[in-house]
Amino acid sequence: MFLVPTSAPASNIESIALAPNAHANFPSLSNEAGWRCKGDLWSNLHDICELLNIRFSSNKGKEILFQHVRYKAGQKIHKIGQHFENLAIVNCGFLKTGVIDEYGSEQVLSFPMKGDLLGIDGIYNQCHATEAVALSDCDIILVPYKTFSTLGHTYAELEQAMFSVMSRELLRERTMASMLSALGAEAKVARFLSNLGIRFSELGYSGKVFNLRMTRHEIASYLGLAIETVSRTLTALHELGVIKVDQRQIAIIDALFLKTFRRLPSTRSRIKVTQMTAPKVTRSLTKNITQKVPVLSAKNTLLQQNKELANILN
Amino acid sequence: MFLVPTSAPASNIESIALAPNAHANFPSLSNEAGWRCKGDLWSNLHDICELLNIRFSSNKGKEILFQHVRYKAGQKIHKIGQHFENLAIVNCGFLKTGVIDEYGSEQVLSFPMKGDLLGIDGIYNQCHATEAVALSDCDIILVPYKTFSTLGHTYAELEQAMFSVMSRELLRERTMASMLSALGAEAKVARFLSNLGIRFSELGYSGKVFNLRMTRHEIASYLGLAIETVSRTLTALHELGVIKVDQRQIAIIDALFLKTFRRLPSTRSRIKVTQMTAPKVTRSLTKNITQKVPVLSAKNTLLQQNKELANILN
DNA sequence: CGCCAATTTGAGTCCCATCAATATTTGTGG
DNA sequence: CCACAAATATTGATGGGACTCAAATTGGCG
Repeated sequence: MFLVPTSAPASNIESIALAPNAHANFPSLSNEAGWRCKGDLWSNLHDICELLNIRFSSNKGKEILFQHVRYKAGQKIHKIGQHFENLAIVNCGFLKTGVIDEYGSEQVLSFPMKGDLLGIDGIYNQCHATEAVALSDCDIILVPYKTFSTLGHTYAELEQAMFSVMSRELLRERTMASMLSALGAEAKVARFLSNLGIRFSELGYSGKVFNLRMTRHEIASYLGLAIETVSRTLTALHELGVIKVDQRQIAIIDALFLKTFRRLPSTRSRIKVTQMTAPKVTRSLTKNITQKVPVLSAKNTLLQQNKELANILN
Repeated sequence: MFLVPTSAPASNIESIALAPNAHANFPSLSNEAGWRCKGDLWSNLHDICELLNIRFSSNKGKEILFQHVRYKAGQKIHKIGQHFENLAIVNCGFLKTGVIDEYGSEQVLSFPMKGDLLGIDGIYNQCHATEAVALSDCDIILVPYKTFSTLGHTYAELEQAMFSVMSRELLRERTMASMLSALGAEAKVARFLSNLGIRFSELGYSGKVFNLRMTRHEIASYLGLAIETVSRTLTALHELGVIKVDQRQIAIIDALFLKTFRRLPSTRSRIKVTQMTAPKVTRSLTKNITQKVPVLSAKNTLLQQNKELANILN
């Protein structure tokens, strides 16, 4: 239902308007077999900044145009090792990024969606370190890195904004790493759903009811779990009453629980607070959470605690 | 022995030379109690680029100076929530970065050392999301973000280079996340040591014999393991003969093993190769590794495999 | 309908966290 | 310098959470 934005009617006009300063020999995007429909849309700098949630007051940006490209589900935006030429901004659709290890196993690293920036990892080394695959039909805006670079030191604000976007991306990765190493399986899945809901609502979709665009397998890879564990945990959360699951349809019932639940970290992982760390003003919210978070004994599984939790939550 | 670079003699000269375009009101770095010795050194743009491994051919950079600041082991370069004003480049010394959760537990995210850039996560939101703590006495170069920003669109190359550095940082995080979710405890520790060795040798130190600057606790937090597991794994690797461990002294015997060892990932995590992924030219090295990697049965622990492995390795 | 992929569910096993105890090192003050 | 305390590491025993193997079920699609 909700998550696939109705894409604008696709007419296959191939005449693409390009600003004079756009990279001349427009990148051949892929040597991969298969048909691809070049989008009929173009965006100017203002559109892009809006998409990225960047404030850009200058009004010179109207003349600088960027090409849209359509990808069908399953197609790759870029592959590992491919020469890096473009950054890409997701206009609509859902993707995954990941790496492939020596055994052919895929390791999913992120699920980009509208407004996300793809290809940052290619700047270093001029070569993509990850691959990006469309999970649904996608509309992607290409930003030739050369163009991007030129614009950066023409419009100071823009440059600043790009640093900000990269910083945000870095933050996400860190949050992810933190989650991966500190939380148990149940909490991982819970936060995964919570984060999805939040991102969806930021995009204007429903954050309470949505479809998963990715397989259980991809979720498992992303969270560092076995596929069976993901499945079991989903049903457990369902039976707990905090979500509803029907195949890939998800309905979030208790968002707070999903966001705050974590397994009990024993005193073991507590590192002595170093020296002169004044208590400082911990955010008021933090304090509340500390007391309200439903902390489950590590000795029980979610399923066994239905009643126990029902008491806590009601 | 090796890892603590002999710091230049510290004279407390407070007269800091500043370029005219450097930020006027120089940032008050910390409201934290304790004594801090302002460094007597300053670096120009060229020094910094060299430190960051950036090629910067322009010769205008000599006049732009950046302040050095000394931190003693245990001091914090910045705290979580602190207003973001400076990026910081590690000139010498060893640090850790991390976040503190609701329970006061620290989650270690990285171990920056010479040449690394600190504070990127603060660009977004103008506020530090992580804290950075000196593990040893450190010499840090402050780069006021405002100055940095100004320089960026003055020197095009420099801007490019900064994007590159941020891209590299992002790559590291991704590699980390990938490792955290895909590897077992033994492989985590092995790769941790391997990565340390590689970074040390890149810095000109010995990559084979070095001191750990961090506690087992911090390693455990970084790798998402229990401290006991780290300890046990170290002794296991020691008894395997691939490393030597004596407290925080590490000697790497079999670097290849450390780098390539991983637990057997079952078919479970194998995702069907999507569509038209031509076999492509996999790097020759990859193929070799695929066959040479010592893959251990998941059913045994390192300790139990001494002989078995000895056979494989010899 | 029949095939294949995705998902669910069950049973068994193992890796790793946990608890506990000891050893070693570091730091501090007398 | 030594003694005492606190932090840091090591080692063992144990249990549980998540992986593994296996089979059943569902859903998609030609």
